[in-house]
Amino acid sequence: MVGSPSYERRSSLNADFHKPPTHEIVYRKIREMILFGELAPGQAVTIQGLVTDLDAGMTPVREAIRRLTAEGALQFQGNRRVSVPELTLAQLDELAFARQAIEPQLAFLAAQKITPAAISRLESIDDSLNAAVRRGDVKAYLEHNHRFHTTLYEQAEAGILFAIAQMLLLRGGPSLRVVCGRLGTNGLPDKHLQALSALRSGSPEAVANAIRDDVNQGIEQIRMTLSPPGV
Amino acid sequence: MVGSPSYERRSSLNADFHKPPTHEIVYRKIREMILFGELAPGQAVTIQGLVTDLDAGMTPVREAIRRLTAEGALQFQGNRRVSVPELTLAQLDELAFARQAIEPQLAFLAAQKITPAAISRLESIDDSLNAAVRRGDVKAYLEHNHRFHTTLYEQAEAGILFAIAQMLLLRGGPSLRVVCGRLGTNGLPDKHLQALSALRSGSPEAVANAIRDDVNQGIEQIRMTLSPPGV
DNA sequence: GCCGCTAGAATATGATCAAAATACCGGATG
DNA sequence: CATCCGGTATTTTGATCATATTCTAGCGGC
Repeated sequence: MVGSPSYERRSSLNADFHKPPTHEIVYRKIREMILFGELAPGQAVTIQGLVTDLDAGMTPVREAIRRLTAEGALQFQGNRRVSVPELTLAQLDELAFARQAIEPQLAFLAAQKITPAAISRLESIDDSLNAAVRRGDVKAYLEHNHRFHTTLYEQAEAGILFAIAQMLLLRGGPSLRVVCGRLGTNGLPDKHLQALSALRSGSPEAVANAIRDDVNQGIEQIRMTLSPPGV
Repeated sequence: MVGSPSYERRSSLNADFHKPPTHEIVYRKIREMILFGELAPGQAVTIQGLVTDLDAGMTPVREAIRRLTAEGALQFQGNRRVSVPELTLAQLDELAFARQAIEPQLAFLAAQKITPAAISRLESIDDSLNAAVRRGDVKAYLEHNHRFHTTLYEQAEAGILFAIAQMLLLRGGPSLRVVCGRLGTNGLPDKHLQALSALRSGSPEAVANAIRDDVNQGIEQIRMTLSPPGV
């Protein structure tokens, strides 16, 4: 699984819960940088840069980078260099296909198992998301959007599909950020409300359809900025 | 991408082509151990053990393990330990769904782009595969079966989907080996001949269907050994 | 314009420290 | 008296770091 579950919080009563190892922390930090932040598509990433930025040792950074390259969040640039991949149109088509194949199914499974508590957590995330859109806060929008999807998919308790979805979100992340950087947070319609009401009414098919549409919209947003804008 | 393409062979005329770094070599070795060989589901894997077995340094082994855990080929066993995952029935269902979603599409795309040279390569792989089955050579069977699928999928030139497929094959590998260890190579029908003839006649849909059936058969083989045999 | 040199970055090693698992031992108990 | 339990010591393993080595890219000289 991508966000490896081993180091999740344990019984908080039990004082012996241990902090995750450095390479895990570094991995999460870089991941967030890619998903929400600093790192743009095409940008070069140096190990030493990360070592000084995150001030961590060299070994944990290395391991985090290996993990992220395995997930496609980074790529080897031929000779010892690492960079954030830029999506081509062909790759966007692949992403679209894979996300359509996986994410609605995850949503379907999640809808079958979801608890009221999880639903209200999703509602609160969506509230924060809308607030971020109104503020024009791109980073917060990206974070809450990501959290909405992952929180929903977690409910499916389907580790393998979840790992694939994480990987796909990770691959699309940097480009999505570019979209928002160019268009702002206006005109970012989403289907989260449909998904939420379908969740409340207990219709897995409707949830899957809402997510399918949501994914489609996201892909189309990216496609528009990748394609030559006005011919 | 899983089998990162950066270090593939270059122009053999050019004498300055470089050998892959150690962590890449170690990665491939461990990967093959998982897919075809020594490592059984549930088995614990120690870093130091691999260091001595493969006699490599500690860092490359560590990096290879990070990569493999990111791909689901290994899993964290709670506290710092790593092991080969055992498939549950629920996970097998996930695998089945994902493979059905991805691999026929890859086969479809491959069929549209494939060259006669690649077709004959596939034929030769399938010959070797059948020979291995007749010999009862489990390891060779697994290798050729894996090579058949990856060689076909490579032709699609769809890196993201290919990476997902690699990950899925990797997750199923150890269990497939258990199947063969228990049942031998007899009764391992495959749909490769159908796929090959569909490739020759240029029908992507038929290729996709053949691969879909092939994947199904593989999954069912595993399901049979996972399920309690006689109720 | 081409070639060798230098600076800097990545790879890889081995040592060191910390944590976990296992083995071991002594006492209590049936 | 044998056995089982709890706790401790040992030993195995993982995590991290500092460092040596190798390679790449960029630059200046020819």
